[in-house]
Order: sequence, then structure tokens, then C-alpha cells
Amino acid sequence: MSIAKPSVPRGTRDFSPEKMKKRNFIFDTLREIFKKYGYEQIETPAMENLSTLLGKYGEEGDKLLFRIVNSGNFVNEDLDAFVNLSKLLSKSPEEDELNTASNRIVNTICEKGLRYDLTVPFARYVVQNRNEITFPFKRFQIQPVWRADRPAKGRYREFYQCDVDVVGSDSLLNEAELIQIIDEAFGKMQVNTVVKVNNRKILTGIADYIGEPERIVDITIAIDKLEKVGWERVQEELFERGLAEEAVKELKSIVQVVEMNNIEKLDFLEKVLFASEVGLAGVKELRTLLGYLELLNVKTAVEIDLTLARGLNYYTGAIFEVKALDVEMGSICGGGRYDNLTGIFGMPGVSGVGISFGADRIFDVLNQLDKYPQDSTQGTQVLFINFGENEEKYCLPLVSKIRAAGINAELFPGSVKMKKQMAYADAKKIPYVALVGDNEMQQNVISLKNMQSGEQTTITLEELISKLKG
RNA sequence: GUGAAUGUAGCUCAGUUGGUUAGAGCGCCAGAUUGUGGUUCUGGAAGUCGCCGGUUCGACCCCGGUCUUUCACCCCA
Repeated sequence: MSIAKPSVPRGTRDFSPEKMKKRNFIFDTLREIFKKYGYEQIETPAMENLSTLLGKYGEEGDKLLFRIVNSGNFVNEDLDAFVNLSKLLSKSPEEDELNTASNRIVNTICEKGLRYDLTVPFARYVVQNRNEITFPFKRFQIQPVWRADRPAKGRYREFYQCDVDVVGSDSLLNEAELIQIIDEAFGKMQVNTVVKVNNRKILTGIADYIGEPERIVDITIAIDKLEKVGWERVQEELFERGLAEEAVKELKSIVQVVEMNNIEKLDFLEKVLFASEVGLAGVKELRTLLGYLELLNVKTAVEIDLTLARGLNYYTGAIFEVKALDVEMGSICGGGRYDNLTGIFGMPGVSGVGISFGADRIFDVLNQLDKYPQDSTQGTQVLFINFGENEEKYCLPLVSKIRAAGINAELFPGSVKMKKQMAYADAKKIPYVALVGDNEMQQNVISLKNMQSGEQTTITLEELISKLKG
């Protein structure tokens, strides 16, 4: 009966009504908070020109871009490329040669790609609409992004990001506000978290201090793994990347300040980095930020973590990452300040800072904790049983009135067996069933059955509405 | 991208040292019960044993490939 079983592409998922209620709780919570702080929503296309995307996420990132093949007969577009490849194949080609030829063809036949994150398209948006935008521009964006990654636990090929960014303002108040948003969001979702903060300028200062200013990227990538793999492995990797032994030794003495509290860390760094102007600026920024947070009465623990580097190359100031405390899961939110993202698109001198909530991971965390408020998963509140044509006509206006009062209500379509209708209410977890037959119609009342307790009461429409509203 | 494991009914899983008709629980559908669901009882439907190929008289089982999911790397939300 069934031919080839249908399926969704690797790393993607369907979301049932049940799951969507839970996901919407996350989206609604975030959206509400974002708006409260004055951020406005935008959307950008799922696909962007590859020229917009390529080179923004480092070498790895380029590999993980989903590319969209042009429509039409693309062989004609660059015949040479294909001729070149077939010539190559007729001899015994080196792998490098093949890759080059393959890349050329890919570049010819693909001009668009699916977005990899929301930040780069946002930068493109800002540059493109700069004349209409009033700065500072506070925007939020909740849309899916795609990565051609190998799927794993907590990692999907299609997932939602919920970005909040403010561009066109240098003020550290923005950083503080974002952490406040994090605090409020996870507070509302009842997830215990820790916010890890660092500053790219401090990392630069450290690279200066150990005498390897050029190797900042190598250093941050290796350091990023410290917590996961331990110093030994990081050290190995640093050597592999060609850092001098002396430099690695000095790095160790700085990075391993884990025992200290925030203030001690800052004091320590201030002393060590005295010669680095950039480094000191970073220390000062963190100090200011922590000062703001105290005034804002942020409840979430905020912890300076020098090992926090994050893969992306475009951060220039603050770096954030949020981890759930009670669940094993990668970071569920992250971001930072980027001074020149719009510069890539020809609009230099605009500083921005933003964070991205990973909705799918938060969803996984919330599922494990099972902490959804009850009303967030409630759908229909009352189902009217359909007894027949006359009863149907009698019920329709009642249902309309109930809906007008803001209560989710349904009338069962068709007067099928009662058992069937009750089972429907049961399956949909509808808490109340309304029965209106001859008796009720004559007396102008409704028999309302509580599906959980099983008890049944006879009430008027007005009573029903006030009962379900409260 | 590298290494490893996994795949049997809608779901969770048995099973066969290679041998005729592949099982259970849950779920689903119908009836017992034409104004009462979640309990009970009775009956029923549902599987090319992930897909393709090979070995064999014979493959769900062995071998190769491929896809899916998962784990460890790599990277990341």
C-alpha cells in the first residue's frame, strides 16, 4: 500500500501542534520582552546572494552554507568550466585540480544561498536601508537559518535564531540592556543560566602581551576549547599552530585565573596588560558593564570567562554566551559587539552589538525541564457536542459569543456518535465539553462537563463565559 | 569532513546459529454502549524486516554500497 516512505531532509524536523504550542511559548516570550525594550521586528529573505554570505563566517562557515542551484540550463553560462572539467577527467587529475574545477562550476551555477545566521543579513539590511533607518536602530528578528552541518544532539540543519541587535551606538548601556533581556527571558522561562562575558579587546591585549599579536584568531580558537578538553590539549593545539613555547607558557598564566572572582580577574588583568592600550580598554569596558548590571539588579550570575572566544571573527568588543545550568546542552544564547560588520558592505564606522537566542536548543532544554506554564499549552477550552441539525443551529451563535469573549471554542463538525466527539475532546485535551440538546435548548441553559473531574453542571451562557474567562 | 554504532507495524521493542505463514505491548479502527471521553471486554486493519546490489537451492539474518538516526572528533545555536 505504501510506496517509498516519505521523510524530511536530514537534520530537519516537523513540529506537531503539541510542539508548536511549546515553541510559540518561547517565541512569544522573547518577542514580548524584545518589544518591551524598544526593539522592532524585521524579516529578511531566506536566501541571500552568495556574495553577501561568503567570507563572513570564516573558512568553515563557507563550507556550511547551503547553496541554491540556479534554474535554467546553466551549462551554457560557463561552458568553459565544464569543458575544462571534462578535459581534466580524461587524464588522471590531482585532487586539488578537481576541487578547483569543481569550485569553479559551483560558483558558476550557484548565485544564491540560504542564510547562515541573522546578523550578516541584518548588516546587509542596514547598509541597504541606511537612509530610512533612524540610529541607533534597535531591531529583533525571529527566523530560521540553515547550516549544512552534520546533525547531532542539539544541532540541526534548520533552526530558529531570535536575534536582538542595536546598531549605531557605542554605549555600553546596550550591552547591559542585552544582558538584562537575557536575565528577564530565562527568568520567565524558568531556566537557570549563567551568562559568560568576555571582551575581544582583552584577548587582543593578551595576544600582544605574549608577543603573538598576529595569532589572535589561532589563540582564540584554541582557548575556546579550554573548558571542554583541558589545558594539555589546548597547549598541544597551540604548538601545532606554531606558537612559541614561551608565549604558550605566558598564556597559561593568564588564562588560568579561573579561581578568581570578577573583580579580582579585572584587577589582575589591569596589572598584566598595563602595556597594552587595547587590553586596558577591554578591562575598562567590562568594569563599566558590570557596574551597570549592578544598578539594573540583574539576577542571573554574570561571570567573566577569558576562555570565551566564540568562533566568529567579527566580534570586536564584548562577547556573551549563555549556558543552561541544569541541562547538558551547548550554549543556548550568544553574541557580542561588532564594530565593523557593515563595513564589509561599504558602510564603515557603524558599531553594533547583539545577541542571538537559539530557540531550538531552548526548546530542547525546556522539554527536559518540562517547565511550560499550563496556559501556554492550552488550545481549545470548550467543545460543543453536535447532536444534530437543530442543535447545531442553536449552538452556532452561542459558540460565536463565546469566541467573541476571547475563549477558544469549537463546535464539533457533524453529529457523529457522542463517543467519537468525547474522544476528540479527550485527545485534544480540551478541558470542558458543552452539551446542548432538547432539554437544554428548552430551558436556555448549557450542560458543561469538566473533562478532568467528570462532573457536570447546568449553567447559562453568561455563567459559562465568566467561568472560562476567569 | 573523519571514526564508530544503529534501522523489524504509527510508537517502544522482541525474534530467527540462513529454511514454509515475522511477534508482543502501546496506539489506531469497529462493536459491547443511538446523551457522556479517559477504565473493561470482544473483534479488526496495519510490515516489500531502511534502500540497492552480491553470496546462496533459499537472506529479515551473511557480505558490499547507500540513506537515516545516534555517539566521539571538527565546528557551532
